[in-house]
Amino acid sequence: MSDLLERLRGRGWRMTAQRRVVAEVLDGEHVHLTADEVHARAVAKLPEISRATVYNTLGELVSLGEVLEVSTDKRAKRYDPNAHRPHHHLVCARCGAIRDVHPTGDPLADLPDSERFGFAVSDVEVTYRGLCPSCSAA
Amino acid sequence: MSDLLERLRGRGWRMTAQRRVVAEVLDGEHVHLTADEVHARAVAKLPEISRATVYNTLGELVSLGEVLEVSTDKRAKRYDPNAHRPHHHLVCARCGAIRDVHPTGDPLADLPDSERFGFAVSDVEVTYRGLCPSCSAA
DNA sequence: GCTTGACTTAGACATTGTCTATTGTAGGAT
DNA sequence: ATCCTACAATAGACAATGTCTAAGTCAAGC
Repeated sequence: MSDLLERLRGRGWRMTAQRRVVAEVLDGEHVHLTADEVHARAVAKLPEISRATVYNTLGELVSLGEVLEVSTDKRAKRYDPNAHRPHHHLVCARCGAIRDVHPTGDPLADLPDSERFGFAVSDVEVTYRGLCPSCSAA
Repeated sequence: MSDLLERLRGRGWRMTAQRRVVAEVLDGEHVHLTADEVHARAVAKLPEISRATVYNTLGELVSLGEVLEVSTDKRAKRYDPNAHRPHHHLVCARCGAIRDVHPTGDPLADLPDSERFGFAVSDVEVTYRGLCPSCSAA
């Protein structure tokens, strides 16, 4: 994760204790924390960090493309630090558990056992993102 | 849409003015309203309908599989009445506009022009939904 | 070690969604 | 046709998540 800090410094980020802590919290595979969970873990390391700073920092990391925002059907957005490795998500419809998956080939085909983590998959949803004609004109 | 009302009656739904209004609002192609928008349009037709009823009715329609919940990265969930025709979504990253698309073949390939609605697509996201091992055991 | 503008803070505010106690009513029973 | 009753709707409090502002703080360049 220190390479992340390096990259951020290279982009002109002022390196503060708060930002370091948020970056540390967002480390690992299959990490998909809500903003509140990030805040709770950050507070454990740096008690005076505020909610606003966590939201700001997460938003900045997302704009820089270092972290992905994941919208499952749960209420809160989740933040996925694994932005540099393209992958998809496997979500439990009941408890909301999330795993990263890296299927090859047609994503609409069944997930291979090795990527299924024991889930019973019932549905696949594809979202294309981009700019609509009027927004790309502006 | 009246076939929807028939189906609901067949499932033992008590047919109230409020439910009829919500069903009417959710009609058409490329309809992806937030709960609040549904409420606003419902109020135009039936001024005394309450927010709670709209939320309840939407939730029931989703459980029955008549309406899909769509989580784009916008704040509020959106409701898509086109549940019986499998399709995916094209979302504008800036203004949040949503279109339904029906690509054939590999969804990771480029969308054909006929399905692109003039969007500049920059990203594809795939979400698999199902039950995790502990939830399917229970 | 100063200075300065970017960063952080606390907490009010806004938005979205849920719950409860009460009142109303659809539709079957009579 | 009218009455009953369980299901549905209502208002509004509450909860969860996210945004904004005004004032104080500090990293980094000089």
